[in-house]
Formats: sequence, C-alpha cells, structure tokens
Amino acid sequence: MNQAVYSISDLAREFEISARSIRFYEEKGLIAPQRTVGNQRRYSLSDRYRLKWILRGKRFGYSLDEISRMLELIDSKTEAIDQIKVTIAYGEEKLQDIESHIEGLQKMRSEMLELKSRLLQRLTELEAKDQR
Amino acid sequence: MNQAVYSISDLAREFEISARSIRFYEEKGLIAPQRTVGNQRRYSLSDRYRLKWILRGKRFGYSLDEISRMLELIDSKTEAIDQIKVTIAYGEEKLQDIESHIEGLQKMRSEMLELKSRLLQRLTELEAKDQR
DNA sequence: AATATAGATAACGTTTACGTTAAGGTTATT
DNA sequence: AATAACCTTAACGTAAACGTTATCTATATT
Repeated sequence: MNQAVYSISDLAREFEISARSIRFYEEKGLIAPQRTVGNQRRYSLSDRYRLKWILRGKRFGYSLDEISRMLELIDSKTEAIDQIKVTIAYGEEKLQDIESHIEGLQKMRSEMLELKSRLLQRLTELEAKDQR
Repeated sequence: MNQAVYSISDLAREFEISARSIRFYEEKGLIAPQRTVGNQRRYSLSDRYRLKWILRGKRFGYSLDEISRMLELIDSKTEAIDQIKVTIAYGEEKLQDIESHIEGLQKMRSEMLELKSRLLQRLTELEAKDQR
C-alpha cells in the first residue's frame, strides 16, 4: 500500500497556511496525525483530506467548532443503527444550511450584477456627454 | 414621502442582533444613521438595507472590512468617469469572489450528499441484517 | 409631572483563530 | 559526525467582533 505521508510543513506549503494553524486545528481536535518515534507529526492522505475540508469550511464562514462537528460526520464509522440515523439527520441539517448559504450568495450575486449594470449605465451616459 | 424610520432596537429586534452590534458597525463606518435632537439614532430604509447587506456578508465569511468596501461600492455616487471605472473593476472582482464561493459551497454540498448516501447504504444493510 | 422604558457614551472583558518568540530536540545531507 | 533544515512544546501577544456593565440622558406613557 503506497501510503503517502506528509510532514507539517509539506501541508503548510501546499495549502498556504502556517504550521501553527495546522497545530491549532489539532489542539481543537479537528485532526490527529500519527507521530514518528521522535514525536514529529506525520499526515496521511485522509488527514490531508480533512485539512482540505477544514479550510473550505472556514472560507465559507463556518467556525472551527461547526467544522469539527461536520468532520465527526465524515468519519462516523459506527454500526449502531440509531447512531447512524442521528448522523444522517445532522447531515441533512448541514445540507440545508449549505443550501441556504448558496441561496444567500446567489442573492448577493444578483444584487452585485444590478449594481454593476447601474454603474455601466452611468458610465456610458457620462462618456456620451463627454463626446460632445 | 412616507419615509420609514427605525430606532436602534427596532432594527436589533428585526434582525435578531444586539444594539451593541449595530453601534459597532457604525463605529467601523459601515452605517451612519441620522440623530434626533436628543442625539438618538434614527435609521432610514436605506440604512436598513445596508444593515441587511452587512449581515448577509458576515454570514458568508466576509469580514467587516471587506463588507465596508462592498458598501462603498453600493453607495458610490461619483460622476467621475475614472472613479466609476475603478468601482466597476472592484465590483467585478467581488463578483468573481462570490461566484467562487458559490462553487466551493456546491462542492461541499455534493460531498455532503455523497456522505449521506453512504450512510443510508450502511443503514439499509444493517436493517436487512437485523431482519433475519 | 412622574415614572418606565429606551438610548447614549465609554471602558473593560471575552472568544476565536491564529502570530510570534523562546528554548530546545529530530532528520536529512554532506 | 557535523551542520542545516525542520520539528517540538509552551507561553505570551494580537486583531476582530462583539458582550457586559456603569453612569447618565431622552422619550413615551399614565
């Protein structure tokens, strides 16, 4: 099994964040890499995937706490029917939330477009006046 | 002209935020209501609109600083051609940004959906096993 | 006019998400 | 084996975005 392994600065470089940030996410329990004999962090592919999720979540306004709960969802490995049901329910909640985020952003988008067309309008008017 | 006017707590109630927050946005220059003779804040419809924008921006991960710049764009009233061009350029930048936010969220959405279907799969398997 | 409710400023406190040293230990390279 | 490059924990610092509290003033209601 060709399991890629990354050091903390490998990931820091790749995602353009500080090693401090990555350690901070670990402090908060969002990620938990293996350690070498010398106690240095070694990240697997799935750790890398988690980190990607963390950064995506952050970009869209989710707090580390919320992201943490989403990650729990991601690595739910339980075989208990009731637990799975709870997890699915939580996932559906988050889906709703994400969808409402998308809607809100689309609203912002359309307002921005309106704004732009108003500005373009004014611009062409002024340029026409300039022509004379 | 039937100009609606709101007190600070009117808006706080409507948007479910604290009056402190609204005052804070004013401190940061994002909103600037009229004052009564007794120095109390009175918000117009357009102030209310700005506040809505502020909250929307915040929900989607924009900092008050970024939102501030977007608002400047909204109330740009300049007649200077060059200034308008600059404003349009900035608006286009923000549009791009919003669109990439939307894309990212859609990615999150599809991963969430995948996750959910995997969980549903496991659930039905377990329930089938339970049946026997 | 008196009282209740609401609003003002101002100062200090708090949480989140890191940045920045400091004082070392580990790994890789020559 | 020595040196550079990288890593560790730990502690303190910081910026953003408010919350909280105190003290005082305005407005609304009976």
